[in-house]
Amino acid sequence: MTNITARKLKIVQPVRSGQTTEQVVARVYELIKHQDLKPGDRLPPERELSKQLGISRPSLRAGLSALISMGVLQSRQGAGTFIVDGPPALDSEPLRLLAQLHGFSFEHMFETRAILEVGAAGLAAERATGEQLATMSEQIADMFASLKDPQQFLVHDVAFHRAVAAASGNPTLATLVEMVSAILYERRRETIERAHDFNEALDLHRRVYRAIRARQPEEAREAMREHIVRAQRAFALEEKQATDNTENGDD
Amino acid sequence: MTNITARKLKIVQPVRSGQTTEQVVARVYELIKHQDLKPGDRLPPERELSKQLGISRPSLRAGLSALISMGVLQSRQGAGTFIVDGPPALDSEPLRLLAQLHGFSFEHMFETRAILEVGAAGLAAERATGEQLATMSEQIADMFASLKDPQQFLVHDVAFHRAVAAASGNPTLATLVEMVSAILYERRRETIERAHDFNEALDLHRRVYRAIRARQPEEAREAMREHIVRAQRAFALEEKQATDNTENGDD
DNA sequence: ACATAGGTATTGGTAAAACCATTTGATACC
DNA sequence: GGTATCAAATGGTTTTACCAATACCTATGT
Repeated sequence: MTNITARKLKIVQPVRSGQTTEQVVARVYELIKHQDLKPGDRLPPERELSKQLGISRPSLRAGLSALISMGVLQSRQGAGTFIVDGPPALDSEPLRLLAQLHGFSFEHMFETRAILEVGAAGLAAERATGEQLATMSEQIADMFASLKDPQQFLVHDVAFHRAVAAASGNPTLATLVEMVSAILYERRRETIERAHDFNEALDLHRRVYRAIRARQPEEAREAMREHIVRAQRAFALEEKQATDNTENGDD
Repeated sequence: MTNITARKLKIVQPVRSGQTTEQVVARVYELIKHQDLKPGDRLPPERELSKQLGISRPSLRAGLSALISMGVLQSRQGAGTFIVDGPPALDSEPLRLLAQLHGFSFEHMFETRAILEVGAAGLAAERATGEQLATMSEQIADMFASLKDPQQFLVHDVAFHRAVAAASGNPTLATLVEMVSAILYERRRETIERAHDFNEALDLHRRVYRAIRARQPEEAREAMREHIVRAQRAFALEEKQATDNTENGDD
């Protein structure tokens, strides 16, 4: 029966690769789990830690390297290795690579971003604190002041969306929003110079903000949905212009 | 008074400006970007690749280790290192660690999962192919057959949700769904034995399926929302029982 | 007494060589 | 022709050594 090939049995359980790497990750995980380590704390020196785990230093470093690439650890030569401090964040590099590898389209990413941020906006309308509302408002004010400076406008645009995500009160959601947005943001920086008018985007930002402040989840969701749909269109237009006149990017 | 003169005479080959790990990741990224590497392809042997990049093998391996932990590469001793084949997937380990580190609650994860899967259900109702519908239906049938076997029921439960995510036609979204669900799934496996009745869950699954098949996005979204809310309640209940009688897990 | 400069120990970063374990494939034997 | 065995290829791990940056301590001068 050769038609077995139709169903690929990709069950890969005996992946011995990373046996020690796994061990390192598991060990650090245990340390964190038992509250022996908190954000900002320093890990034992590599030479000592490798002894504790009974593995060589290069092997230990392979594991630490993986954790660093996950964004969980951070090393400073001469100082030590630390648990990353600051707001929780996932590195977007893995998603970027995966997208590149499988040819994810930007349309799909925008769609995903819309789902995440629409949800975040709805939750923010229910939970946003006064301080979070103030942060959003400030970013909108800064957008007003940056109408003539695309790059600067984009900075405050991203900051506003970050504030909304944070105001959702859901760190898991906020983390995913950040991860997806980071990829689109980097791309957008290259094309935003071709945008002509930010007034529409600004208006929609204000509409989102007003809805959140008024504690109207549905309106906040609808405004955010509208905003991202239009942002996607603007992005697609800029991309098209970039294709049309590859060299003529100054006007 | 330049006290640095004595020490620095031996510098012949200044290290590339950045970290070597970054360099490796960037290099592989370039290979993928230029389509020199596709899923399933094999990378050059480590000894050769380290020469090409002008770095030592341990340093190269640190970078590869990072890529493996990202889920982009996979190594098989004696065979080689390959670009991961199969459906796109992000390792959920980073999110798990981040959640543990910052104390993300399961409530928040369920909330995030709800946002993602409700969105996916809506899209699936618009785009699901016949084959994808068939897969969902099969999983529901298997759930019927597994009403007396919690672990088996859970397997088909997860498979159903995976099918819905795939039917959204959005690989980015499907990847995030997988990542979040994987964490909740592992936890659920430990507690599901305490569940008493799967009929309600099964009914809601069928309702989701019927809505998708009938091409009714709003109904699909509502059904999925309802389902996940109830699943969260069931999960919370099982967790509570686990706390009440810690040892009495056999009945 | 205090502040600052410099040196030293600590610690992460990189490298090289050697050996082990597994896989693959070729070859020899049945 | 099939099967078993061995060898080469390749990832996995360890040991050792040295480089580089940081932190801390000490000495010196004001």
